[in-house]
Amino acid sequence: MHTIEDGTGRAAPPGLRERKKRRTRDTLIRSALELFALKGFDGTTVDEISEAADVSQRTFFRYFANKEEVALAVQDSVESFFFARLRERPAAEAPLTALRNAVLASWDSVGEAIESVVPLELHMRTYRMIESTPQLFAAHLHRLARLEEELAREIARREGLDVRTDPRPQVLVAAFGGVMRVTGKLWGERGNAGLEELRKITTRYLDQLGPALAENWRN
Amino acid sequence: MHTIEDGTGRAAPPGLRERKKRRTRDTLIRSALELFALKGFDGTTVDEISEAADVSQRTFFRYFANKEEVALAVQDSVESFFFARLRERPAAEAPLTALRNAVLASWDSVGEAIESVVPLELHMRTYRMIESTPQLFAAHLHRLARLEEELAREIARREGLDVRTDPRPQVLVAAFGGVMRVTGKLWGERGNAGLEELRKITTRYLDQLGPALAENWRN
DNA sequence: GAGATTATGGCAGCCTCTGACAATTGACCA
DNA sequence: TGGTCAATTGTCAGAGGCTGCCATAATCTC
Repeated sequence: MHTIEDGTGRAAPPGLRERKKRRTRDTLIRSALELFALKGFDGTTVDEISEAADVSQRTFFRYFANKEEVALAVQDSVESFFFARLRERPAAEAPLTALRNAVLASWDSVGEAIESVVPLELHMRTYRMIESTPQLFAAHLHRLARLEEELAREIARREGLDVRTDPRPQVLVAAFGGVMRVTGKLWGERGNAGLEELRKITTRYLDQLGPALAENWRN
Repeated sequence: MHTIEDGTGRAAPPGLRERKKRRTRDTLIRSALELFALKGFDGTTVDEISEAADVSQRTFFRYFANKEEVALAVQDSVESFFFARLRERPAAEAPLTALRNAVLASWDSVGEAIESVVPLELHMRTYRMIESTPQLFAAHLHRLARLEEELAREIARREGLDVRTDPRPQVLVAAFGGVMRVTGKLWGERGNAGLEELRKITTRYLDQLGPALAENWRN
């Protein structure tokens, strides 16, 4: 959201103050993720992160509302990135198709966007940590829920519907989001699979959405 | 899970010690929910809850791992209750039908089960608080995610499938769970709607699952 | 009733997070 | 260039969540 260019492409002239802030923020993220990878989320204190980034603890909390937030910062950017891809889908595409294409499209280029903040490998380790740390996983789900609200609004906008009266956008997004969570979880369990692997799992599981809702599975 | 009889109907002979523990636990829950309703979740300290229940703070943390847990205790029971209803569905029912009937069935009788611990009205207030308190909502979503894993296993068992090879149980449950979250949210926003209202929203939204996945919405 | 278990209370202490105030630093203009 | 204003940071104090440890008190078992 803050540190990853989402592809909108508009460049603003950043003053020294802005650049410094961004640098501090990125340093905090990097320091945190490295420490987390080394000693785990609970095993790392905010004091340690602050010290590694060479700022006071108080400053840490001015950049991140809580310890979870720094752990989810990159993931958060990834989700904004995906959302930006959705907006780019042509209006002619059906809702579910647009969602599907947006995920696949985002994985084509999100890798480099991540690298601009932390090494991809470190982010993947972090992702696995999120899935396996209850407190982080809970916060992650919460963010996804908020993302889904945005998605529903965007789908409704595309189709010219009112989210308050037509349930379909929310229902579609809920189903879609559910599948994405399952695939994310599977991917995380896969240990060290790459983005191609993730792509495979996703298409496979999305393809099962129709069949899964069918009345009779025993055919 | 602990305080609500889930309908399995097995009666064990509880000694004085067990009864006392259960009473303490229930008192803690009631005290907590009342204070939460009065002063909000963040505005209530564990010390206050403990004092209201007439135990030490240390004892509180022996009953609940953290402050969130006591807020979600009743909701947790409700979910176990639903799960028990799912197990009772006849094997002939198709997966989605079984899930749907299980929710509806659980709402027929969960009211009394709740009343055995706290007034229904208080629980509904608590539910709304959960939806509107970020920290609680996150924890709630986490619990739902774990419930969905159980549901997927149960569906797979019913259909004689292996969750590891067939994606359908997980996909179905993910979609179903997503819709349930949306309905729960809507119900919470509805202010003071009763269980009948919840039932209506649920059937309405579940019915939209098929249409929402359709390729073209403009028919 | 004596001894073994188990629940509770009290306390010290770590960690997360916040408010308040002072000091520093960058932005901007005469 | 220097001076003013606004934003950023550090320091400090303190509340609140949560845990380990040990002593005490309450049940359970025989």
